[in-house]
Order: sequence, then structure tokens, then C-alpha cells
Amino acid sequence: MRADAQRNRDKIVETAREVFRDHGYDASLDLVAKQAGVGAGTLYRHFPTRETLLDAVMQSWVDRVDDTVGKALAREGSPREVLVGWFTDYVSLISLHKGGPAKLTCAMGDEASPIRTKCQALSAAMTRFLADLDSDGALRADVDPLEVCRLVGGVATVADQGELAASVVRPMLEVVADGLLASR
Amino acid sequence: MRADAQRNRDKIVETAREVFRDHGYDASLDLVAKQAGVGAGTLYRHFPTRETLLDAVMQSWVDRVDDTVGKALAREGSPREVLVGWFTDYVSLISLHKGGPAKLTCAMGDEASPIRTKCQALSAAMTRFLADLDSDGALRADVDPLEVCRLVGGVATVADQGELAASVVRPMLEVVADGLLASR
DNA sequence: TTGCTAAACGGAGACTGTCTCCGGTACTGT
DNA sequence: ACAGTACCGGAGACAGTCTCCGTTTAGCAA
Repeated sequence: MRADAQRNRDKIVETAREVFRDHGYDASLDLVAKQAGVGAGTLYRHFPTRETLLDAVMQSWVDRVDDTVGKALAREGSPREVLVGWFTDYVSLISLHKGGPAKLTCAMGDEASPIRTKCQALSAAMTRFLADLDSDGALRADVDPLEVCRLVGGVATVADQGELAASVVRPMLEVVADGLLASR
Repeated sequence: MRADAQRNRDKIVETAREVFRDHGYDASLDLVAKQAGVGAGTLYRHFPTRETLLDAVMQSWVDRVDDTVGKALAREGSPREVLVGWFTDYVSLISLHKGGPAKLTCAMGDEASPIRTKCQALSAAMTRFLADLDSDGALRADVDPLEVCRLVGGVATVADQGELAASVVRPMLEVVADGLLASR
């Protein structure tokens, strides 16, 4: 790639990150282009669709997912507390941009999605977490990580679009956690 | 209201029902107007926003909610089976139009929403159902109907937008149900 | 350094959807 | 039948998406 192209690409991604944060995921792409000081054509050549741009914006974010799993597993407390803690982290991770939870959760399991890699990172993180917790026998037998991603993603989607407070979200995550834990 | 105005209003609602069913909730409103044989102005005078039109479209649908609760409660089986059955019904009810689950669930608890009445009908139905089940002591103590609407609505939203099969949705509803039932 | 060429730029504009304004139409009560 | 007004409907302003194509420029070879 030519140096100027690389520069423009970086500038667009950086600008998009800010614009998406400030105006939500539905922000005008022409605004992103203008803000970045490039023409609309340049933006659309680099990123044919909104999804591909979002994918680039999220790249750095993906790296944080694995860290978060580690920290969540290291926390003290009952399996229930650890699980709810991780769910809370998960919701935060996918709620970084408005509209993010819906996009990510719905693309989950869709092999053709442009943000496939992000979904895979998330689902891998969930798998890793559940496997660790499961080794203690804390979980029900037949828990499918993809299913859990969708359940927690559903809660995050509703919370995101309905602008719910954390205090309302937590009990919902607790219900999901209770549904997954082996009954004592 | 003048007779011609009423005629036009009815025609718009009827047409919108078809158009929304065929093209999803995001269908062009100008298309609805054209299909109904009226000008865009007429449509927007009767229904200032997309939400108000959707509200009118859903009117007949609301009447079915109460019936469904009754039938769900009358079903044979364990509390868990009855609960999952009702959740399945609930998902069907709010998934009648594409985009419906998200709209309805996010408007839940928002007093200012134009589709407030629909949400109230749903939340009342959920309350009635849970109260009946609770009287058998089958549920955990602190179950909030609004919270359950959001949980099940979240599942429905993900299923709707991700076009998930019923066989994938059911286990998710079971997890929610297990989280709500009193542990034995 | 100079000149060439392919790659990249960028903005005008086509297209689509939303929503408003206002001149014209026609329903209803008298 | 008539007047008054409630209502109609489409032209058009506005905003966002995306493409096309003339112009510019980076990178390379001589």
C-alpha cells in the first residue's frame, strides 16, 4: 500500500473511532470523511461498507478481550459471583459503541459477517471462561458458549438500546448465571 | 373525524400491516403511502412518526396477548414446562414484525414511548402469568415482571435480528426459566 | 533530477428515504 | 345549494449513502 493511502486509512479509522463514540454507530460516514479531511470516495474505497469500517475501529479493542477473561477468572468469590462479574465485563466490552451489542451479537455464528473476527474473539473468550469454570463442576452439563454469548448479548442489546442503568442490568445477568449454574 | 379521513386512515394502517410484514419494520413510509393510494402528507398527518403508525398496526395484535396468557397457564406439565411454553408464546407475539422485539423491549418502561400501550399490555400479561405461577411457590422470591420481559425480549431480539431457528432459541429460554425458578 | 505510470484522491452528483408546506379539493351542516 | 373548513396530496427541502471519473501524486527507473 502506498504511504499516502496508509496515512489516510489510519486517519479515517482514528476519526471514525471518535465520531462513533460521540454520535453512535449510525453516524454519517460522510461526516467521518469530512472530519478526517478526505473525500467520501477515499473512505468508501478503503471501507466499502459501514461494517468493514467498524471492524477496523474495533481492532485494538479485541486485544483487550483476552486480558479481561484472565482478570475475571482471577477474581475471588463464589462461582456465581465470578460468573456474574465476567458477564458484567462482557457487557462492558461489547457496549463500547452504541449499537455495538446488537451488531456483535447478531453476527455471532454468521460465517459471512464482516465483523466475524470480532465475534470469534468474543466467543473464544467465552469458551475459555466457561471451560475454566466448568472444570470445577460449577456449571450445568450442556452449556454452549455461543448460546451464552447470545443470552448475555441479548441483555446487553436491550440495555444499550433502552439505556438501562447498571443496577437494572445486574439482576438480569444474575438470572442468566443462575440458569447456567449447577443447582446445589 | 370526517368520513374520508377515517377511510384513508384505515387504508393506511391496513397497507402498512402488509408492507411491514413483507419488507420489515424499516420499509419506506413513502412506499406505504403510495401503496395505499394516498400522498405522503396524508400519511404523516395521521401518523407523525413511524412509531405511531406501528402502534396503530399492532392494535388488533394486542387483543391476542391476553388470550395467549390464558392458554399458556392452562397447559399441562411441570412449572418449568409451562414457563418455557409461555416464553415461547411471548417471543412469537413480539416477533410478528421484523424489528418488533427490539422496538417493544427497548420501549419497555419508557413512559414517553409512542408504543407505551403495547408495552403495558405485554408487561401486564407477564405480570399476570408470573403471579399465577408464583402462587404455587414455583418462582424465586424477588422476580420482577419488567425484568423478565427484558430478558425474554432480549432473547427475541437476538433471534429476530440474527434469524435464529426455534431449536436454538428454546435452550436459551430454558436457561432464563431455570434462573427464575426456585431451586429444588 | 527528471519523467513516467499506476495508484490513490476527492468531490460532484445520482439515488433513496424522511418529512413539511401549502394550494387545491371535497365533505358536512345549514 | 352554499360556505367554511377539514382534509388531501405531491412538490420539494433536507440528509445520508455510495459511485464515477477527472485530477493529483507517490514511487520507481534511467
